[in-house]
Amino acid sequence: MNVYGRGFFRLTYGASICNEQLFNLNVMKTLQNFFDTFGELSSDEKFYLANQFEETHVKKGTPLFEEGEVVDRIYFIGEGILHHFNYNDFGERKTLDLHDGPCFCTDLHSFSEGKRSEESCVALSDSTLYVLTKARYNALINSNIKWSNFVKGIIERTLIKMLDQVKNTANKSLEERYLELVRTKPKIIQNVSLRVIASYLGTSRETLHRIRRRHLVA
Amino acid sequence: MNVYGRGFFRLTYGASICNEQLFNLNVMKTLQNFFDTFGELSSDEKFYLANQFEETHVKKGTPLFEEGEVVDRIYFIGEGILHHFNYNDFGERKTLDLHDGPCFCTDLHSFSEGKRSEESCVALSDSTLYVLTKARYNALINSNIKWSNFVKGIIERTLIKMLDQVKNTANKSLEERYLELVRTKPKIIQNVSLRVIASYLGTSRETLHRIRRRHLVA
DNA sequence: AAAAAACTATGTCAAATGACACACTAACAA
DNA sequence: TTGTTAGTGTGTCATTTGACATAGTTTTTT
Repeated sequence: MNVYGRGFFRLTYGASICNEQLFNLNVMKTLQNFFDTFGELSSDEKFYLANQFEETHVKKGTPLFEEGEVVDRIYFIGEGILHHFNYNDFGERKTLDLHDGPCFCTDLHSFSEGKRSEESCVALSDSTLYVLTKARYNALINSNIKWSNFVKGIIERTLIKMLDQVKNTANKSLEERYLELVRTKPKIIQNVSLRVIASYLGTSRETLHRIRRRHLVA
Repeated sequence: MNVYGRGFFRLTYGASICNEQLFNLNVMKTLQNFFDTFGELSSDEKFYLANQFEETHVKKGTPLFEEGEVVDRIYFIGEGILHHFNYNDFGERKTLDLHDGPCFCTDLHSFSEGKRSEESCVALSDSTLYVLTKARYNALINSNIKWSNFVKGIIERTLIKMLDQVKNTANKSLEERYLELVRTKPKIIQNVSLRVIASYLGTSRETLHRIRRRHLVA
């Protein structure tokens, strides 16, 4: 049994795809809107790109990938929250990220270099995901310089976001970061347990509880 | 004084024409060796790519870029240590990274989106740098799918390194991370002041001093 | 060489934190 | 419904940390 306890089942591919037409429309809505934030693609191009992904719906508790596995796919989270974590040398579960859609999610190290992952990822809410396989990804970036640069742009933006997060951690106190989370990611506060949020912020559940209490009184 | 500060000089093509051969050989040594770690380029390609960069030598204390400036270049550090930092809301200087060549260094947010930088970067030792301008960078990634994917690979690897660093911080104690630094980056330990290393590790100079003392006795 | 500036070592002390402990609550499976 | 498991709220206590203060050292500037 996995760490999330009973009632958790593995994602089966294809189970959710019943209507090709509807599928394309759904993919259009979330994925294509996201592509728009890069402001470079025509309608046809966005449509083509979105159709490289396969839509799937998963229930809370479903693992997307697990330690030991080679992650050969990229997830785009349309809607939902994913818990990305690993275990340290003392067997403690440490949160690496809380993905709050719309955004991408994978173990890049495993995906890019074909290594076995040391990380796991589990849905913390019912989620709508779009899966891009490595085969399709490779075909895409090698087909055309436009796609190559588009993907480069996505990776670049992810890196910028990451650098920004590191800067934020360096510059702000735990309490400031918690309050910022409350302000900017209410979905995470509402759907994720205190101990996971604590581990995401790099502290203990007791300390986060103290911060929370301080702000309930005030 | 120019934006690079005192003691900084640019090696112009005019200046390098007097010894084109030697210049190319130098660029070859460090940059091309680095490209090899990606294992995808022919000799001619590596030579071509290396020559997109301009070599320059800076003295300890030279600023490479500063807060308020638009960073329109990427540095490749052949040899040397760079201090990448910013100031938080309390005016405290916080270290974002200590770059230990060979590696790339820029403010990606500023470079990529043309925004004014909130960060600064200063050489902590005499350094050999190779500068790639944004104009040349853009020309490169738009010229050929091979270059586009090559650059994508560099950004991707930088992101993987970053993710790894975040994972490391989440999973290890301050003391473990300090000892790892001693083991893996002796140049940083030897050349960087205690307070900057402390800020790089996210702690105070007093606490780092205590760790250091514990390990002198033992 | 002298003066100034930056840095390190170290002690004290108050505040923050994590480790435990335990009661209580919520979610869930049988 | 009932037992089990995960999770929260909260107190105590020992440890760690950061803030200050200060003396000594190193580096840089003049």
